[in-house]
Parts: sequence; C-alpha cells; structure tokens
Amino acid sequence: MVMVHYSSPLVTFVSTPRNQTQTQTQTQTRIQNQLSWVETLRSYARADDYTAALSTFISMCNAGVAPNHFAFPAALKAASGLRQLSVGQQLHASAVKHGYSHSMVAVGNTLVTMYARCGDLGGALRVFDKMDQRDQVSWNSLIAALCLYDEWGPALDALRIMLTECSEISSFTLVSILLACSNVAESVGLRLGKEVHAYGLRNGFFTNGKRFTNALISMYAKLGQIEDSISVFQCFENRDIVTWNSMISSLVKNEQYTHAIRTLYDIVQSTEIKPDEFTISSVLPACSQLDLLNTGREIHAHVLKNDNLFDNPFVASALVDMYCNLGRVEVGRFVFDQVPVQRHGLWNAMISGYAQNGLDEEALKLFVDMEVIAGLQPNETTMASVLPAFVKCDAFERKETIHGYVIKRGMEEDRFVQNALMDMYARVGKMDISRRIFYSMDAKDVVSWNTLIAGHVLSGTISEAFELLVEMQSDVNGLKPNIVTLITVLPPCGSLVALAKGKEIHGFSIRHGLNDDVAVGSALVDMYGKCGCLSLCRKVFDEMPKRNSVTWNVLIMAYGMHGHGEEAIKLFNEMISSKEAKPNEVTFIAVLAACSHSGMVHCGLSLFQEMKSKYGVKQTQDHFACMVDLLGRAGELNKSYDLISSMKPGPHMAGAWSSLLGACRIHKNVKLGSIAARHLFELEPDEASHYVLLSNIYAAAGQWREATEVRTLMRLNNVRKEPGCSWIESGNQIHRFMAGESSHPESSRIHSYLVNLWDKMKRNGYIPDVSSVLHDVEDEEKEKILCGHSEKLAIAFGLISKPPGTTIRVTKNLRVCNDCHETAKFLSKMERREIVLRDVRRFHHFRDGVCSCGDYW
DNA sequence: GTAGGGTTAG
Repeated sequence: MVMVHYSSPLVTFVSTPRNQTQTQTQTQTRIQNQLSWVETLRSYARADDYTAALSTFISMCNAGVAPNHFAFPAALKAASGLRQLSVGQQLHASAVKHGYSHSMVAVGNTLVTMYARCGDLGGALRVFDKMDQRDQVSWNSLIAALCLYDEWGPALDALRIMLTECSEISSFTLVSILLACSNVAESVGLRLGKEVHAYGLRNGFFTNGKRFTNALISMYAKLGQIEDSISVFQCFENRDIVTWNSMISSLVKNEQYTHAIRTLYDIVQSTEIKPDEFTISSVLPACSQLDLLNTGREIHAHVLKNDNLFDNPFVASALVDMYCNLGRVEVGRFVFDQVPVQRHGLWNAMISGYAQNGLDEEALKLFVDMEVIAGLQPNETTMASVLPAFVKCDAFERKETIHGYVIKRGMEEDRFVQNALMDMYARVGKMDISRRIFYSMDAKDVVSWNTLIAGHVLSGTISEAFELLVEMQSDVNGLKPNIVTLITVLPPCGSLVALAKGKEIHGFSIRHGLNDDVAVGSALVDMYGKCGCLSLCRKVFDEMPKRNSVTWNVLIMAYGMHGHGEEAIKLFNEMISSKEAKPNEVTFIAVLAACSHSGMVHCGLSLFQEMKSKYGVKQTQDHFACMVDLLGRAGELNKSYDLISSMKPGPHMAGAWSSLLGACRIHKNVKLGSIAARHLFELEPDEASHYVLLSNIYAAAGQWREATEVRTLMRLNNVRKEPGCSWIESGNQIHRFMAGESSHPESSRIHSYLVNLWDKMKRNGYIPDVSSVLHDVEDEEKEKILCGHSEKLAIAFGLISKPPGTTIRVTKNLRVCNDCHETAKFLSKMERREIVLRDVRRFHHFRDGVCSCGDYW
C-alpha cells in the first residue's frame, strides 16, 4: 500500500492497543470499531479530502479492521480524486481478495469511475463488462467515462442500451447525455438534446436539479443555440454561481461579448452571489474582444483584492492573455512575473502573447526559459504558439530543423502544430512539403485549408489557390471558407485583375453573411479598385455597415490610382469630417500619391506640410519619397532632386531615386536622369528597370551610343531584363502573355488579328512611337517589336475573345510603354471599347480616345 | 454541472 502522510486525531484513535483475548463485548466493540472507521473514511471521501480518506483506509487495514463494501467505494473515490492509478489498482486487487469487486454493484461502479478518471479507459470498460449486475449508476458511470475520453458516439450508443435495461433515469444520466450532445454533430446533438430537455421538463428535473439546468445552458450554447441557452437561464430562478458562470461562458462562446459583460455586472449587483475564479476566467476574453482595457483592469483589481483568486492558474493566464490581446504585453509580463505557481497554461499565454505582438525574440527566449528555468516540457500548444515566431525571426536561420524537434517530442500529430509547420514550409518556399503535410492530415480544419491557400498565394501559384478554394467547399467535413479565406484570396484577384473571380467571391461573401465584416469589405473595395471597377468599388464602400482606416485608405488609393485626384482629396476630407476613422501614415501615402498621379502639386505640398500639425500624423521617409515623385512628375525636377538630397539614407531611397528617374524620362532630362541612375545602379545593381529607363532616356534624346553603353553595362553586371508580362481574364480563366512570345494556344490567330489591326490603325492616322524601342534597328523592325509587347497581345486577345461592348481589363508587370499607351487610347475610340490597363504604378483608363490620366503619367 | 494557453490574413 502507498503510505499517505498526514496527521489527524484519528491516528491516536486507531493506534490505541487492543486486548489479545476476544470476549463478546470485544467483538461488539470491534464491529462498533469497524463502523466508526468506515464512517470516518466515508465522511472524508464525501468532503473530498482524499488524502485523509486514503490514510484512514490504510490505518484501518493496519489496525486489522477488514474493509467492507462501503469502505472500498469511498477509498476508490479518493484514489480517483488523486488520479492515483496504482493506488486504485491495489484497491481493486484488495477488493477482489475480500470477495467484493464485480459482484458488488457499488464497488464495480466505483471501479469503472476510478479507472476512467485515472487515465485507463480500457480498465474501466473491462470492469464494466465483467460486472454480473448493473444498475442505473453503472450505466451512468460508463457513459461519464466515455464522455471523459471524448467518445461521444459510443456514449450515446451506451445510452440507447441503457434505456432498454433500466427504467429509471437520474439527473446524472441526463447531465452526461447533455455533455455528449454538445460534442456530436450539431443536428444529432440538438435533436437528442431537445428530447432530453423535454424529458427533464416532464419529470421535474428543473425543480430539483441545478446540475441539469446548468448542463442544458452549456449544451445549447455549444451547439450554437445561444437563444435557447438564454431562455433556459431566464426561466430558471434557483440560480447558483455555476448557473451564472455557465451563462457567461456560453455567451462568450457565441461571441455575445457585450451580453457577457452585462451578465457579469448583474452578478456584481446581486448581493448573494459573488464572482469566482470561473467567472473571471470566462469573462476576460470578452474584454479582449471588445477592447475594454478598463473593464479588464477593474476585473484585475477585483482579483487582487481577493488574492485567493490570483492563485488560480486559469485566472492568472486569462489575465496575461487579456493584456497581451489588448497590446499591453508589458503588463501581461508583469502579471506573469507575479504568479507563484508556474504551469503550462501561464507560460503558453505569455509566449503566444509575445509571438502575436511581433516580439519574436522574446517569445523564443521564453520558450527556452520554460524548460531551462521552470522545468516545464513544451507541449503542443507551446509549439503552435512559438512556431510562427521561429518562422518570422530573422536571427533564427535554420527554420526546418524545428520540424525535427517536433517529431522528436512526438508532437507531429497535433493539428495546430501541423498547420503551423505548413505555414513555415510555405514561407521558406517549400510548397511541396507544405502540401505533403496537408494531405497527410486526418482532420483538416479551416485553418489547414487557409494556410495551404495562403501558401500558394505567397508563392505566386494563384491558380492552385483558386482550385483549392473550390475543392475546400466539397470537403467531407462540411467546411466552408471563412473571413480569413476571403481575405486571402481577394488580393490576388485584385493583383491579377481577375474580376470575374473577385465577383464570385463577393457573391459567396454575401450568401454566407461574411460581407458585413470590415476586413472582408475593405478587401472587396480594394479588389474592385485594383480591377479598375471604380463604381463597384464605391458601391461596396457605401454599403458597408462599418468602415475603418484601411477601408478609407483603399478607397482613396483606388481613386488616386485611377487619376481621380480631386475626388481622392474630396474623400480624404469626408474621412476627416465623418470621424469614422482617423487618417494614418498610409492615408497620407494614398493622398500624396493621388496628387502625384493627377499633377496636383500645390495640394500635395500643403497636405505634406500640414500632416503633422493639422492631422497629427508624423512624416516618414516614405512620405518624402511620395513628394519626390510628385515634384518630379510635375516637372519640378530640381526641387525633386533637392528633396532627395535632404533625405536620410534607408531602404526608401531606391524608390525615391527611381521616381526621379521616371520623371526624367517623362520630362526628357538626360543630365538628372543619369545622376539618378548612377545612384540606383549602386543601390539596386540587379534591378533591370533602372537600366531600361536610363537607356530609354538616352534613346529618346537620340543619344544611341550612350543607350548602347547602358545595355552593355547591364550585360556586364549580368542583369537580365524581367520579361514583359500581361494578364487578361476571359472565360473564367486568366490568360498570360509574355512579350514576343507565342506560347498561347490562340497565338497565331492573335498575331494575324494584330497585324490587320495595326494596318487599320495606321490607315486611320496612327503614328507608332518607335522611341520606346531600345534596339538601334530599322523602323520597320521596331514596329514589329512594338507589336510583340505583351499588353498589345493581351488587348488583342481581349478584342477577339470578349463580347462586344465589354470592358477589356489588362494588367502588366512592368511600366506601360509610351506606344502601348497611345495604342490603347487609339483603339478605345477606333474599336469603341473601354480599355483598363494597369501597370506597376497606376491605371490607364481609356474611353473614346481619352485616357483618365489625361496623358499625365 | 461552469474556466485557458494554439495555427491562417491584415
């Protein structure tokens, strides 16, 4: 027997020496004695003082008093409570020796529960099978055991058999069944749960069973029927603290955060009920969700005033979690450092707090400390929290070694860890391994799908991402795309101008009620803007129930990119006066870029000067770079140059110099252009576009020798020009065209169409701008090269394949050349087609021979 | 009978 050390008045009582000879009185005394022992043992067990109960049992045996059929269940309950399987097994053997065990229902029942609670479900099932007799409690014990191991289906099967064997049903049965109902498929669980509810109503379980009512509240909430939970709660008057806690946690589970906080206030105002550790740890997540830092602080204060609450590990980690979720990582750390009892939950809360706030190195350090200092082995939750920090932390280079660690610790089966690993492989460019993990997973959840889709978006394999989006909806588990999915797939629709796909996703968001979400709405506004559909972009924006800074920024950006500078500034002023969202640094990037694209120099200058004083947004080097662009485009090349010279060195410098270089091409300034290019060759020697621009500038000025020199330099530096590439969506497919290439299946048809079109244009007075061609060859050859430009191929394909009257939307990876710009403008009138051409910088919207940018680009 | 810490996007 395991010895349990404790001191109690009982010890003196049991160690009193006994007489060796037995008289009748002595026998009576002995029986009396046994009764007292057992009674003491049972009262300890009833009071959940398991250590005392076991100790009593041991002393009783040592005193030569045989345990009876009341003693074993009490001792077994104590062993269960202490989760001591070996003690339970010894009790089991001892009970068999004394002739109890399975023949005695009470002992058998307690054995089932003991094995289940001590981590041995198999042992529990074996005992149940061997029992000669079973009563209602036996079945309850079995069902509860199965529920404990998440064997919900078998638990319900057991109930069906039980109903054929037992006529009586107790509140214990009902509570177990309700628990099982909450964890099976919604339709099955809800149907059965409602039957149990009705049964309880008919049989008076409401009047005598708080447990039943509390379980009902939780059951409805877990199955998403929060209205039913609330009505059960409201109809029940005999509420205790568990009832209130069940209601609060149900509300939080169903995202009814405001209601949850209100319920907490109801508790506080009532005199007889006081919030306990369950209340606190249930309600704190609601504070995070609603951004209620002050409410969180009040709760924290309440915890500090009742210091027994702070000893609860759930409360402590919920506080850490709340502060970190609200961005107060340092307060979270302060609380973390105050907690005397170090448990996994607490460490994991702090590690994920660091990781989610981008403090990767702190997260990694704590991950190490957890084992080294606290002696706690990281578990699956730790791993899933820390993996993103490993992936993002530049100081940690050999990312993949972490997979070995995961396997060594036996955590590779965990879904959250697998998802995090998939993300890691996607980010290091190993989509094959990411996919392999995905297809090896038994239970893929929405996050698994989202991670794989995001991986494909990240690695530029967009068609795979779109295919997965479709495949996902036929997943056997009935998974559906969620908000994150939509936010993942909408940006590539915008960048590829895949308008039909974008509209399809928009439709999906409406059908599934996801379009009211700010992030989804903003992504839709952005997508329509990038697809060149200003009207739909505006319509989505206007219909959104809630907008934030991002929403306004993407709308302003869209108007700016389309050359509607005045409108963009008007929207900026509306944003300020609506007070719906505050302008931030990105807002000023958007308005300054808008001014730049529309040549609104004065407006841009005054906004730039006022942004700090009037709007409280600090100027960054990126804003300076916008101003360089604005001045340069407007032809104020010297001012632009002076501004660059005043800028601090940093990664934004390349952008600034390339703005100036671009401006020099527009305004044909060879001298400044070559200065800008020289800086760029140093900063980004591998970037082909710089060489091409400078070469263009020389060529346009007729300086062919210099132009050739630049091309030679490019060769010497081993820089290869990124091939021009354009996309157009047609027939629910994205078609890609590379400059001078004929890999498209319809290539020859497009080519002959383009030759005819070119002739027709020239007959109608079009003069090709051959200055865009770098090669020093005959004009006829230059025209051939011009006709091979990818955007012309894409526009030609659009004219052939898209129904008359529809808009042609093309996007290009590089800047659109002068001749393609003029061609599109000419075609928009000659072929009576609206053409929207998007390049790396902005939109060119051609209608009836006019470009929205007014040739200012 | 009631409670937590995790993965995806921005």
